[in-house]
Amino acid sequence: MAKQVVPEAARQRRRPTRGGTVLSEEIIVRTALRVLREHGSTGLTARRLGAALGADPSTLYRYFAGMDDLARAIGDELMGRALDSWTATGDWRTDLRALGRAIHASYLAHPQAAVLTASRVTGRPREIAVDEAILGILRGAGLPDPVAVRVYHAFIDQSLAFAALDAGSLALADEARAGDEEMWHSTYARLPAESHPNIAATAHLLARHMPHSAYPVALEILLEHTAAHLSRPGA
Amino acid sequence: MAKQVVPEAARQRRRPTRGGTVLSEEIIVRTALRVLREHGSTGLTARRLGAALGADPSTLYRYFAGMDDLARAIGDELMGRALDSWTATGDWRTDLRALGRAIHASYLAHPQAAVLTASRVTGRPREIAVDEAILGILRGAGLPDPVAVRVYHAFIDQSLAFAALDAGSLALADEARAGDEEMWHSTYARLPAESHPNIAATAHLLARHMPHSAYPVALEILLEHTAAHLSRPGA
DNA sequence: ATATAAGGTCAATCCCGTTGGCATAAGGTG
DNA sequence: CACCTTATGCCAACGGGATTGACCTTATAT
Repeated sequence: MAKQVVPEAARQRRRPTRGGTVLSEEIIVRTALRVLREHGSTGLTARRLGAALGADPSTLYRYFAGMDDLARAIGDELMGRALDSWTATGDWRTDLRALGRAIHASYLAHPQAAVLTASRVTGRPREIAVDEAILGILRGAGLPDPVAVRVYHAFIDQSLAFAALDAGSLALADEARAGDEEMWHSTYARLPAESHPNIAATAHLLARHMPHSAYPVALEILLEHTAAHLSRPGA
Repeated sequence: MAKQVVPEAARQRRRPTRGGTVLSEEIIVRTALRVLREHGSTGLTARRLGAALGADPSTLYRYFAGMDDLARAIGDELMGRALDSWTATGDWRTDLRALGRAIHASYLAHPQAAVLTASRVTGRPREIAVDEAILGILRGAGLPDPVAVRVYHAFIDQSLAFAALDAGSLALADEARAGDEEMWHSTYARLPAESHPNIAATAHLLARHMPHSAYPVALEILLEHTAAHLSRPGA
């Protein structure tokens, strides 16, 4: 078995699996994303992924230290895709908004994968690249380092946290077909006005708003806050 | 086995388990919190919980439809504790700040449980009570319903999302003892300035800030935004 | 050509959630 | 107080999970 995983860069002898495919971290991660989409966020198992690759499950342990390590690689892939889909314009506000949306969108494009990975910091290369980009935007805009770090922290955590939450409800809707949208009509809309006057009074608005992500709103609020800091350099 | 779970209120014939304990939803949830704390977020298993209760694992299915249902009950318990620890003063800003912190703190008090539950909406009674309270604060402050709903949405999602994220790193630190704080020193502080100039320049600030939650900052930004809406009623 | 060992496979281990069948005692009824 | 019903506990078993140790095979370096 795998006493230690050989790093991707050092790999030399690639041998085809019984199924004929030649493995690589990239192929495994891509296949894992497909399996996740097809079988849901809890449906990624070593056996199933092995089958999808035409390989023995234990082969995965030649590439990743365990399913946990694989999950981190999947998260990094999503982060990388976000960064790839993003281009800088030089205007900090435009760039930060675009990057935030790219991250959020990249995770929501694979909700089942996002549920698995979005709430953990991976420390992998592409995540680090995103961190570098964010800090670059903020410092380039002229924010003093302490403020830049504070905003960076709120920005990245907010983006990841919302991605995880929103992916959760998306994945749930896909998997269980239940659709929480239903719940805002079924459960919340039926609460009696005596016990829950405020929910009752706003039930129609809730049903309209809750199925959508609050991330865009939170992002704009953060951008506004940042702009305020730039207009009064002393703060 | 359990064809259907008997609702807690309708329970009559309580029989002691082989271990002598008399079960109830409350006892099970409380024990589950203890097991989670002791064995980590993935350490809550039917067998282990059964052992902790002095009961057969299958007995749990007389109380909950499955481990998933149990997880939702645990989440609702945390939400209930948040609400219990909170008292309204009548000042919207004070009250909303306190409630947000109470929710965040309640989840972080049980990080392993929070990881399991914070990223899902349960639709259970105590969660609904919190929703009602938030809407009450905002509407009581004089916000028009559409704005109140928008702020409510951002507030509750932000609180839960950060709770999940922050609990993740807390639980990780507890479980693996790795301490991500370490990572901000070990991984990030060693990046060469040529490839990652912005991280390198702010490494000391990052190491100081990143181990703490960004939730308080994000909460204040949201409160500020809300206050702005109240001072110009037309917006 | 040959030797080395990377990287594949196989089989086994232990744990998981969940369920069907069964036993028993709690509580209602006379 | 005795009896009946059935809620609620226990047992045993099933299929599937991650992971690992031993083994085999073939790609590459010499």
